[in-house]
Amino acid sequence: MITSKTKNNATALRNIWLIEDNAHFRRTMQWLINRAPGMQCTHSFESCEDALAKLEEEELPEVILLDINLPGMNGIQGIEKIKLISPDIYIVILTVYDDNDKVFDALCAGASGYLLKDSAPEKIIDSIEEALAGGAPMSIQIAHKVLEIFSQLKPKKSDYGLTSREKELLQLMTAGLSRQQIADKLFISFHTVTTHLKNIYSKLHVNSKSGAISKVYKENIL
Amino acid sequence: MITSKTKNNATALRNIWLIEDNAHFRRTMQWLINRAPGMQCTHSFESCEDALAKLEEEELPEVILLDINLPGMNGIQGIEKIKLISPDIYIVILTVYDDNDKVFDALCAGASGYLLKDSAPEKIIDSIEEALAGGAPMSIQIAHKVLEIFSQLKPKKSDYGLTSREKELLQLMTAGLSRQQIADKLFISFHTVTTHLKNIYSKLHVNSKSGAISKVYKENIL
DNA sequence: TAAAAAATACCGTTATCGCGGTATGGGAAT
DNA sequence: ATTCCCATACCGCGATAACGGTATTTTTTA
Repeated sequence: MITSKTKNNATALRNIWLIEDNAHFRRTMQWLINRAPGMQCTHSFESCEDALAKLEEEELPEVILLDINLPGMNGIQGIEKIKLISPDIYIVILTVYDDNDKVFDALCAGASGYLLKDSAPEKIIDSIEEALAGGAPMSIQIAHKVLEIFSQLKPKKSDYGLTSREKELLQLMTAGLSRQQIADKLFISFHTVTTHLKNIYSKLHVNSKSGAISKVYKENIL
Repeated sequence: MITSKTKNNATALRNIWLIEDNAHFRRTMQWLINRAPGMQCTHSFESCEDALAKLEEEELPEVILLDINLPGMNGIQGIEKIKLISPDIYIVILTVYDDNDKVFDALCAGASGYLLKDSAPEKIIDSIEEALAGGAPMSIQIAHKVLEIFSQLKPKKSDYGLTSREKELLQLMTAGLSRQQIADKLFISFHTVTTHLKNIYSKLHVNSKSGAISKVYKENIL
């Protein structure tokens, strides 16, 4: 600790790591980061495996810039491994791939950001800072894809003509309550619950609690 | 068209609308936008209803800044209505609410961005530009929530130590089959199915088919 | 205001489920 | 080799669910 303090004047330099198999791009990025005020690229690696080995033995970086197409383990798998060792590291993807699946998988796996390699150098530096601040830096094309993913996420509400009361019953059903429990909760008779369920089943074209609950989840009813 | 060109010199002023019920905040925002180079706030409204009426009759804005808590129709519902009339308008939410549900619902409904009202004025103007460029401007807290939503989206496969046979049974269960039907399908005895279900319930800590199915979907088992 | 729809309530029969057991053969782990 | 786990099978009891009715009240809509 003391040595690092004496080595350079800044006490608050943020550690950035780089995982990138293209040697030229790696060196360019390293130079770029070290040139940026307040940050330093302490290590760079050609593969996730190398980086993971280093992670176990020494002080951790705050941000890792991570390529996707790598020899051995790919970047997406890498995210999971890294997060397993140290969940607090911010991982920003830096790649040429902009297809929906990669974006989706990377963000699901725990990436904090997703940049394309054609980003302007300042944009990359800004993005590291944004990641450090807890944000989600993304290239504009990627941000657009994220919006697309969201709008695909919640499609129809095919509610099969269920009344609001019936939906209420359904909700309690999915919580695992029995008819009697539902009746108690809603202050109605057991028989009323039975009748409602009958109607619900007929509207959903199922003939059991299990069928109804499955349908609710599969088709996003409620 | 001609009049608008003669009225002001700039031919490429971007039209921004504002839907916001707080009169003071509305005026401040309007002033802020009109002061920004390249954009003008041509209309502002207190409710979605008012804005929707105007949308039908005259030239469209490129971006709408939209509050969520509004008299009458709320902002989320408003998004859907607006997109129905003109899907190309970029809608940026500007609100004080930062809960997961609102963020999720807004983005699913088609919002292009989500800002908190405590954002710096320059950040708001930048965000409008980012929206116009096809991006997804968000306050840093919101970006963080988006990441959270993603990581919840495809999380664990906490399989509770289910055996592969048990998973098979579970799958058939979620299709709504009864014990006898499952038995027939798998060419095993009714009693065997019963035993499996017993074990599944105990592993999942539930005590009914309904509970098991709900758990399967909620926690992404299978 | 009349008609329609939704929510409420009840009954009886039969089927299915949940839970307490016990038990056995086969395979994997140690 | 022996223990442990998995998949298999069986039993009985009481609870719950499903299905077929009928019917009243409240709310909504035409």
